[in-house]
Formats: sequence, C-alpha cells, structure tokens
Amino acid sequence: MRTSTESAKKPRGRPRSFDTAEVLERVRSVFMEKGFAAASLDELSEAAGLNRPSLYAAFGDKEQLYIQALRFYGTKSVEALDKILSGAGTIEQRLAKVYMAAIDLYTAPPTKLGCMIVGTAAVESPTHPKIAAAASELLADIEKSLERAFADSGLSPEPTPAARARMAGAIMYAIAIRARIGMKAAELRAFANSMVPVICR
Amino acid sequence: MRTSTESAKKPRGRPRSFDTAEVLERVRSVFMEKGFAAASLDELSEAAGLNRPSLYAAFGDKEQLYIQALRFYGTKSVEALDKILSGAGTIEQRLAKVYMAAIDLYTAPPTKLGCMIVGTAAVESPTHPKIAAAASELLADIEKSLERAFADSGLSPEPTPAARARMAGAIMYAIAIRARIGMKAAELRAFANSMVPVICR
DNA sequence: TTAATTTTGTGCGATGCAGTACATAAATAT
DNA sequence: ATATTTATGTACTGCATCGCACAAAATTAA
Repeated sequence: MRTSTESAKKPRGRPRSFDTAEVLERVRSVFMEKGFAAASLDELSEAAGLNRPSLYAAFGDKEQLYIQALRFYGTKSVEALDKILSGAGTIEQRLAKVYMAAIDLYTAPPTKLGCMIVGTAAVESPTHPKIAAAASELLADIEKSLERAFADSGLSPEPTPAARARMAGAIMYAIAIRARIGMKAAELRAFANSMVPVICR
Repeated sequence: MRTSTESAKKPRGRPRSFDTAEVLERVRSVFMEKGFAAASLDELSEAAGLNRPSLYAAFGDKEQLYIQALRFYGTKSVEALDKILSGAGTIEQRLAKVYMAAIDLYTAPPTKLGCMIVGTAAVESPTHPKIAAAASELLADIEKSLERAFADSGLSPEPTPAARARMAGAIMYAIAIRARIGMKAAELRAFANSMVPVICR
C-alpha cells in the first residue's frame, strides 16, 4: 500500500511527476495489446507519459516493468474476484457474475484483449522464468479464491472444492483465450452460463 | 497434398535442397519456444537449415511463415485428434486418451511448451488478424471433431454435443496454458482425468 | 553445348531497439 | 543562500533485426 499519492514524509529530492499506479496501468495496456516481446520501450514510455530513463530508474528493465504491471493487474483482478465471490447470492449466481464481469473486461472495446496472464504471460514463460513464476502465482491465487468460495457454499463435497476451483478456473482461461482470438461476447456469455450449473452440480 | 518429396514432373530449375514439411516442423519448434514476436529470422533460418533469402522465397515473410507453420501443426493435431476419437472404446476412454496424448505433447522435454495455438497465436491475434483467423479456424476444427465424437456416442442429449465439445475444448486449452506456465504433467493428468466424467455425464 | 529457369548464399543497407551518460531542473536540508 | 538529493529530458551508442540485391550454382529445355 505504498503506491504513491499519499506518502508520509517528504522524500528529499525532486518529486516525481507521475503516479506509479497510473503508469503501471498505462504500461499494462500496451503490454496487453502487443505482448511482452513486441512492446517496444518507445511505445511503453510514450504511453506512460515519461521517458525511458525515468522508466528505467523507477521500474528497472523491460522484464521487471512487465512483471510489475502483471502483478498490478493480477492483484486487482484477484481482489475483484474475491469481492464478487464473497458477496451475496447463491454460488451459481456469484460464479455467473464473475464470468460476466470477466467477459466484459476481456471483450472491452476497442480491441478484445482477453486476460494478461493467459494472453501474454504464458508465451514468455519458457524464456522468462520470472514471468512464469509470477503468472503461476497469480493463477494459484485465483484458484485459491475460487476454492474458498466453493468450500463455503454448501455444495456436495463430491467434486472437492479444489476440483471445482480448477474447473472454474479452466473455464475462465478458455474464455480469455477465445476472447483474444476474436469470439464474440454473446457467445462467450452463453458458454459461461452453460458451464455454471455443471461446475456447481 | 503437394508438400514435396513426391512431385510428379521435374520442376525446371535448380532443385530445392530442403523438404517443406521438415522445414515447417523445425520452424514451428522455434516459434513455439520463443513466440512469434521474439523469434528472429536468424534463429528461424538457422533452425530450418536454410538461409533467409531461401526462407523468404519459399514461404514469404515472417507472418506468412508463422501461419504456415501454425496450419501445419494444427492440421496434424486435428488429424491425431480425429484418429483417437474415431477409434475404439467408450467416449470416456477416448476423451481421456486425447487428453493424455495432449499432455504428453505439451509437457515433452526439454521444455514444456504447451500448444502453439493457445500458447503463441493468441498473443499476436490483436495485432495480426491473419494469425487470429488461422487460430480461430483451427480451434473451430478441433471443436467440430469433438462435437462429432459426442454426437455419435450415445450420451444423453441434455448437454448438447456442441456444448460438450466447447467444454472439452476449454479443458484442453486450460491444460495447454498451465503446461506452458509450468504445471507438472502428473497434476495435469489428474485434472484431465477428473474432468472426463464431468464432461461425459 | 548453349540458353533459360529456379535455388542458394554472401553480404548489405536501413531501421528499430534496449539501455545509458550527461546536463538540467526541482525539491529538501543546513 | 548553498549544498545535497532525486527526477527529468536530450542525445547517444552499440547491437540486432528485417528484408532484399546480386552473383554463383544446379538443374532442365532446346
């Protein structure tokens, strides 16, 4: 919780002209559109609104910058997921709500970019172990959140909460892939809605 | 069916020193490891065993080369899928066999690269519409193959064959993603096996 | 044997890119 | 005020990369 905007004491030198969270958000959108490898530092720094040396000083090299953007995105996503899952309604209703929110996000105009983890981090995993580790950690967090929800929801213990969570996660990843490749939101919604009762049977 | 190796008449000029299928296979492995954007033409031509001008003359630019490698991979995969699905055994047995074969492929040493469509084509889709189209077509072929198998398998018509196919496909994509990010084969197998009865219920 | 045709391979040119040095600016501490 | 510290911005340096030009090689047609 030390993003910026509210630092306790005055930091000594010239103050930064940017907000860390906003820079990560803008950088994230470039990475999500182009992927890690195809995103150039020129594009990234232009989108961020600050120049390369400032980017390097604040975030390190391209890989470190990417990982911070990924964690930023992932943490926010997991929080949103937790919030919906711990809200009101049956587990079916909450899971459907999660999928609808994800689909809205994945297919948001102007271009349907899917999910950053599934859509961009996975490619780099074989060549960038740190990216793979961060992605793997985030997917684990997502499934932990789902597992908690299933554990607390009075469903039959037959498919274990962990198994249901893996399944629900798999459906989410598949939606993200298909969104990025171009499937329409309506089809994705129909698919997701058809899967909810299967997962919660 | 005009790959090479067996051309009817002598083609006039200097004969090619390479086999198209083998070049596509080698190129594919580079693309699968690095992804489209990070794979350099130097790496590709070195792996292919021929130099850049020959690559260009034979396959066009990087994007065209990638698409041909993708189609080559995809077509072979769909054929293998069809073969297993139209083989002997209950639908549960055949689907499990499909997953085991996929997991073997996705986690093959030395590095676990998952599936080319899900693992590398998806990233480029927003910026390369032709890649998106090819990937989308291949995923559709995969699900058509699955749908045929479910339609011919005496399962209850309640979840329609199309719905079962989308579900079975989703599980396969999720396996591919997790393989690429680093999940162990044993875990993937356990997950796949737990999903088979759910899909075939 | 000569011409025509296609592939091969060296090598080049223009561009783009990641990362950094250096001078300038803006703030706090003394 | 002066010094110190941190951030900004211009400009630069190698280096990798893509795509192609051009000449040599290998084959068939005449």
